[in-house]
Amino acid sequence: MPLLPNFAPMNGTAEFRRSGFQTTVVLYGLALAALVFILKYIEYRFLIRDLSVEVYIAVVAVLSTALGVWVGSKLLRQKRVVAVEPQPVLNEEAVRSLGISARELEVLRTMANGHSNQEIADKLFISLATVKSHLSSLFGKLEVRSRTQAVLKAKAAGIIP
Amino acid sequence: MPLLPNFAPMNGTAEFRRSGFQTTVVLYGLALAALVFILKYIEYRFLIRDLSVEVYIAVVAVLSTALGVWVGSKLLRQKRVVAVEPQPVLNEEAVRSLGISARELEVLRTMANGHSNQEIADKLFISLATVKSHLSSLFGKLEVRSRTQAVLKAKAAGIIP
DNA sequence: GCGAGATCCATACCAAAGGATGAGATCCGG
DNA sequence: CCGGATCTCATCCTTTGGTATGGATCTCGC
Repeated sequence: MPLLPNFAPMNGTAEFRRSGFQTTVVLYGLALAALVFILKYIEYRFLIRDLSVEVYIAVVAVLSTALGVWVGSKLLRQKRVVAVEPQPVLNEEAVRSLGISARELEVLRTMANGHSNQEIADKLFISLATVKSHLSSLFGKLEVRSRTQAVLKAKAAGIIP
Repeated sequence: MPLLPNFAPMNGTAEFRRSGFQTTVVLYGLALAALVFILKYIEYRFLIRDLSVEVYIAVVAVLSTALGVWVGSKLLRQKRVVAVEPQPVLNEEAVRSLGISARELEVLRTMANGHSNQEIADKLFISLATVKSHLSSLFGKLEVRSRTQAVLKAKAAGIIP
């Protein structure tokens, strides 16, 4: 009875990315609260009666910008982690000309990072049999007989980084 | 899973990073000017007489944060380029530091060209058992558990072309 | 000379990879 | 709606890879 609903077919990292995103949002909220506190402190202590509103605005702008930089770096680091395994396609000409499908390409990329078939299966949420199936057709299309040769040829063709 | 500590060498990427940084700074200045313009526009048009200063502050904070996110992503993308582009001109020093012998290195190179153990044995005029023996100690020294990982790590360390 | 390391080889065992075949499910363009 | 492509999975089988253990030479430096 093969009726598994095929979760996360395109990448197994969705959960990780989401949790990282949520963490960042929480931290952003805390930082925002701290920022408000600092502003209020400044407001009632020093500036607001003596200096113009423009100065106050400037402080807000600078602090908010810094906060934004931090948030931006946080968010982008997520993408970087995700992008290590599955994403970039350098030479999709070769991929098309060889008739390599999207899923086969994912298996190829994961394998090229030194993972065993079982690890590939776990990462892509498929069975070991499916990994072997993809690799078999992949070896045929690449005209190789082992994973090491496949990685060499795929790199030479620009299919993988 | 981060298989290797890919140290980016300090070669031709420094210029690129600096020019990218300068571009970002210029764009940041332009964006800041635009931001000021927008704020002034809002100020003299709608809000400032009717709504409280807090609303104005909030607008500034939101816009500045968005700007900061953009700047942060810009700056961090530079780092990403540098990190993704390793050009190892290195090193035969690694061979010594890892204690890899001459014969092991020959087996490693042959294996890295996609040959099976039997093929390595034939090419080097030794028996299959010897190849396995060399590879076993090689895997130990490289701290890997498969030939694919070994090739990856050896290439990253620069001991393989 | 002697020990250490390197090279070579063997045997046995288990795990992993690869090949072959078949088949159900889904999707999509004609 | 059908057929082809894709993705999925299973099972059986053979080959290869990797580990462990042990032993035989050989060289080289102390």
